[in-house]
Amino acid sequence: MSSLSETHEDDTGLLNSSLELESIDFFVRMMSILGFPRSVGEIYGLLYFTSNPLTMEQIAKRLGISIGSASQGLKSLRSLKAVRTNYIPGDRRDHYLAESEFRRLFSTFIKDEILPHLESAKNRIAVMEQEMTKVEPEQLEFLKIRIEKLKKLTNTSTRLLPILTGLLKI
Amino acid sequence: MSSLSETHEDDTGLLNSSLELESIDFFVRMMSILGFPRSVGEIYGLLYFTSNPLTMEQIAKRLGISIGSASQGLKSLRSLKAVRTNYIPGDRRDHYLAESEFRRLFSTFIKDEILPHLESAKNRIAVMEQEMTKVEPEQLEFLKIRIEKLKKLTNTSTRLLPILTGLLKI
DNA sequence: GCAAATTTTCATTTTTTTTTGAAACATATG
DNA sequence: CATATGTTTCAAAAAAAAATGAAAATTTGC
Repeated sequence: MSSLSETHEDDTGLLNSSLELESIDFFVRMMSILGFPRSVGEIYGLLYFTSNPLTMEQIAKRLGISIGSASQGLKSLRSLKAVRTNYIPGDRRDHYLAESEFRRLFSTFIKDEILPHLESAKNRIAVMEQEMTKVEPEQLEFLKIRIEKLKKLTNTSTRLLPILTGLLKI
Repeated sequence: MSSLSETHEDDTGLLNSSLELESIDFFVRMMSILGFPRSVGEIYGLLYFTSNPLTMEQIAKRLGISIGSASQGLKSLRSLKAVRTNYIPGDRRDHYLAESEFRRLFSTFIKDEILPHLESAKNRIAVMEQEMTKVEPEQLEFLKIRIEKLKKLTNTSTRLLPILTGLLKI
């Protein structure tokens, strides 16, 4: 309960610089476009402008979120490869740093979050093609064309998306 | 209350063909990736495999959703240019058709939903650059690099996204 | 192998988003 | 211009998503 456990400089909690606040705001919005909850954006936004690694407890305190949220948020960010942990000798806690190469981040996102959807979409289109045959012949031509468009959409997306990340030189 | 109001074939409501069900499922998922509510995906999924235009009431009945949801959903789809209305002589109701050119759909989405975010992101970065100067000089180099990356990210995205839709030949 | 420190998990609570339904609004028609 | 028809709006209800907090699990040092 005393200040014994504070090994380093400022664990003061809350109150961030305005640069940090801007950054958090920025990434909360960006992450929410990608479908991630607020807390994930907050954590990444905090780490993005922090040069020395932070522990989970420090992150939670600074942002005023629960340790449970921090744990879950960091889990998402780890699986996105948007953060990595640094080993610090003589400290068993994990120390987190932002991964600042957006290319890698997006590439993981596309591989893990988008392409699997596209694959299952293709399966669903295959089912549609079978269902289609059970329909009045006069409708058939119309349905064929629409299904063809779905196929083109999923195929083009599958080819295009991975290329996209390659064009990001950051 | 009688069958008088039914002017056309089947207004039976609910119960769709399995092709329709597959289509609805497909677009509910796809639209939810783009951040649209379930009802929007349902409506588009229903219209996508329907060759003759449907009224709002028919759509709501078939999907088992309220007229309010249908109205709001169609409003979103209209502003996305994902549906259009057909004039049918002697009928004052709007009759809706799916717009099946995905290129146009995505182009509107990027223009209306993504690019504005990128613009306000650029403003926020400008604010960061000003805040940056108020920081200890030893941190400065680190911060400069990070801000530079944000700039590249937003600039590249602004250039790349519109090109992307051009590559969709559907 | 025990105890302390750290992290994860998950049932519950809180917050946010979506849907509903009814009233307000708009518009065409006799 | 009054009424019937069709559509939108929006407060309230319902559903879905996210955050909390405490218990469980894991890890490490002694």
